[in-house]
Amino acid sequence: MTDVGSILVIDDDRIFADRLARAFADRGWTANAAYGVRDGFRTAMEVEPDVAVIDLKMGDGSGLELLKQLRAQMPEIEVVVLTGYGSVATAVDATKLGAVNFITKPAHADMVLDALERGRGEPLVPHEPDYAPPSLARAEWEHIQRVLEDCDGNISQAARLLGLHRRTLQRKLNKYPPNQ
Amino acid sequence: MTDVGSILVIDDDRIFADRLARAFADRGWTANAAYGVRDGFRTAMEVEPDVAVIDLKMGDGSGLELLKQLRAQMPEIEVVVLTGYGSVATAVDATKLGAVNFITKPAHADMVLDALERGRGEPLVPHEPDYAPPSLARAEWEHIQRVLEDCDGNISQAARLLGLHRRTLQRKLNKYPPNQ
DNA sequence: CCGCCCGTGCGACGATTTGCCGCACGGGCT
DNA sequence: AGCCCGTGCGGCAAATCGTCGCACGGGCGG
Repeated sequence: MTDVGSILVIDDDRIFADRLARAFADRGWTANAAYGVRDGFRTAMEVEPDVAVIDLKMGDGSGLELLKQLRAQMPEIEVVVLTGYGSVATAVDATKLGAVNFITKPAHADMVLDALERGRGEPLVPHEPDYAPPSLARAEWEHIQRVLEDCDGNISQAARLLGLHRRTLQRKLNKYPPNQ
Repeated sequence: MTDVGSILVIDDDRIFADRLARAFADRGWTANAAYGVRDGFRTAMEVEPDVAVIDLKMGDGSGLELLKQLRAQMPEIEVVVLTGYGSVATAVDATKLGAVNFITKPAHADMVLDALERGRGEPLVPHEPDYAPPSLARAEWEHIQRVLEDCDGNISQAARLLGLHRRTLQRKLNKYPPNQ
């Protein structure tokens, strides 16, 4: 397999970061993973990757701050920002700080690479290749999973954040699991 | 009232554009309104405003395209992009094209000015990352708006893509319009 | 001009889901 | 022990959803 570049995945979720890095390796990239802001910055300085994938919310600091510092030190680095939920305000901030693109978890390697490609081109009309729009139920399920994960599985807290009754969340969780 | 600058509102919804422009005028701005891409470009060339507020979806063209052309002709102009639904991808595009900020309708003058202020500052940690998990209803609404947009406002088609009954979509659209 | 198809808006009716109450259990505190 | 929280689940009224149906309007080919 031909080498297509060097990529660094920075996320304090080690399992996720390692999995993503391995997926990039499988696609021919020289892939590394780092677990947190400090580790990410250090590793980036060390391996000088062409591309960095940075999670926004990390325990030891802000991914945006890391993005800023990284691009200050290595202006040619291309950064794709990952986040749990797509916040427009944060997306704007990340873009202003030089991110190539901004996508939401759960993100797999192909989605990141696609975002990288799209982020390189002119941001104009090519709105997007138009995938299948997810059904409402599907979108709801994914959003619930995202928030739930953010609450470390705490159903009561997730229900409060989602603005629905705990009982309702329980029922949704017991009903949906199967298909889309 | 002291003059605080010149602002141009560009939206093909004349009522909305006029109302917004008048609100700016009430706040001391020299305000103009233009109704569409062509009219917007022409008027901008004419009055050379300090700030432009551009709606994204206009009948006679793309607000993004207008943004690009405007900033090519007048690099110092500050542009705030307005859109009906908050799409992260579009927000990224607008920012790359030089928009100062990006906000969703319904937007009143104060929100636009606030966005302008915030957009001018360094986009850093100040207002921390996105620890504002959107409520389920909010996420549902945004997803619906996105798909509806993809369908050019075709409710029947959107309902099919969303996997719900047309009647249900109609009811949701008639109920939610408010916010949160 | 007339069907025909499609999209839209809305009323009505059961079927389903949701909101909100309750209760019981368990774990981690003080 | 008490207290606070989170969890799972039953029940019941209220809201919502799915599914009909009907009317209206706009293209479009015959």
